[in-house]
Amino acid sequence: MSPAIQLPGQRGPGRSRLTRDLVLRTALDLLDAEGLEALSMRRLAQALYCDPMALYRYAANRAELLDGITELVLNEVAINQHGQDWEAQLRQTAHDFRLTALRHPHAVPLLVTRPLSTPLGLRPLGMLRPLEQILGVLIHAGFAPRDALHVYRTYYGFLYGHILNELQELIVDPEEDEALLRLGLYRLPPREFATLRRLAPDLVAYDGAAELDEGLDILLSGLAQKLDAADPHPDSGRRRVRR
Amino acid sequence: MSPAIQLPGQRGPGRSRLTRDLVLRTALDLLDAEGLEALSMRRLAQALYCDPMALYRYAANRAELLDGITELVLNEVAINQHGQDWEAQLRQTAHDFRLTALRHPHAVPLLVTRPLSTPLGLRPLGMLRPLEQILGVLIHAGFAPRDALHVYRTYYGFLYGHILNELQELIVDPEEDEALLRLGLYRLPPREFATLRRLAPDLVAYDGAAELDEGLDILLSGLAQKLDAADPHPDSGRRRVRR
DNA sequence: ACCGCAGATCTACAATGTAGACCTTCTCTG
DNA sequence: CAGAGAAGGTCTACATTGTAGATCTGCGGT
Repeated sequence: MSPAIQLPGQRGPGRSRLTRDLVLRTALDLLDAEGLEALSMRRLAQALYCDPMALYRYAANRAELLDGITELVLNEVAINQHGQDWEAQLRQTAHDFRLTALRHPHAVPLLVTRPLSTPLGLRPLGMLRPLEQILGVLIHAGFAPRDALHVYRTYYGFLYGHILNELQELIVDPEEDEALLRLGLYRLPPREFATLRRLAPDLVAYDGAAELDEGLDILLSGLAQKLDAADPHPDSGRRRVRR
Repeated sequence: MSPAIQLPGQRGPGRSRLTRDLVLRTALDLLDAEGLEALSMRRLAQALYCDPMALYRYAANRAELLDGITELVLNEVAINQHGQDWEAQLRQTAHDFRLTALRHPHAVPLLVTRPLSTPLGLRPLGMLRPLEQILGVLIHAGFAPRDALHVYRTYYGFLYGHILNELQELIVDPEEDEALLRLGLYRLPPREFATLRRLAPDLVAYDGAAELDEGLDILLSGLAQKLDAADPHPDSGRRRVRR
């Protein structure tokens, strides 16, 4: 009913040509602005001033469109493949990842969920690129390839877990939500939820970056230990032959 | 069009009374059997031999129904609150969690995604129970309440991450999928995805339980270290006063 | 016998994803 | 330059979805 919503960098009714990239990018904008529910083919078409059916030239169906968005977001996190030692690299990538996730909170369900629907081998390349790159970093650092795979899994699992946690705690309206949260908590039966209620103040004070670092401390020191065990005398603290 | 699908433990057309529990349980069955897409109000009603609208007496809308399912699944993992030391408890809970997740793979997206839509305080009690219980375990083990919260987050984040990883790698038809996977991988440009392609054989051999344990090793030893640092002389290896 | 009410049903509507036929505008070849 | 072929875009149509609102049905209490 209402005329198309104008999104940040979009074309007006003097329409240029459609592009897969343009489509996906507008889709991401729409997702960021209004959430997953709102991202329907028709609404997207509206935002692009085109017929809904036109979109199907650039994505076989809605699922593939979502995959496209996932790809787009994933490629926003830069993986510095050179310089620095591996621990620093993983640390930095983790923080990058966290920031992109926070920039696109509505996309996070896609990030964690989309891969479940497509067997690894058939995913769009953009979704596999981070995997390949991290593996590179790890092997370069001296992990045996097979171990690198394991490490990658623990690492990425940890990242996914972290942002899921952080987003759960994220509250949109910081003003009234403190009250709302307490309200919610006081609704809980005091006997059964004693500890949780007692922790209310700590729940509202959440520092995602710090929490991430804490986790990384644990994880990375554990991994480093493993690396040393398998590889007692790396010639300068990292970089075994391998390759 | 086709007559209602008969699900495992469901009532036939000689219909007993509807119950929230019955509704949710059938919903879960349907979810397990046919995936999230298939779980529509109408299909569910069909499985229960009732009018779609009847469901709205037991769940305000589809979202709440999904929350209900989440609750149901979450409560399948038992948290042994007594006996054992905390490490063993966390270990066991982790494995329980993994197994329930594998039992209901289609529910996992809900587990990780639903909480994002409801601020913590307003979630159904069943979704908060694990949190409360784990906190109990940790505090009992000697962690300061605030630390317990952090630990809980790292721990649960890790669990979530793990099953997401494992489910990504899970392949339904173990026969043809080895081929499929390779097929998929050989589609990748060899130069850019060299390492990934080289690791193909290791990718197909995935042992979730082992991988989980490896992760737990790292995580728990890290946590134990933290506990010792904050609490140098626990009178018998665990259980500080507190409480 | 009456009310009232919770449970269940019926009808209806707006919105969705997408198939299939069609039109339009480029691009390349003879 | 003609004209063929493809690529991009549009139109129409349909089955399916979530759910609002009015209505029916059987029960317990007075």
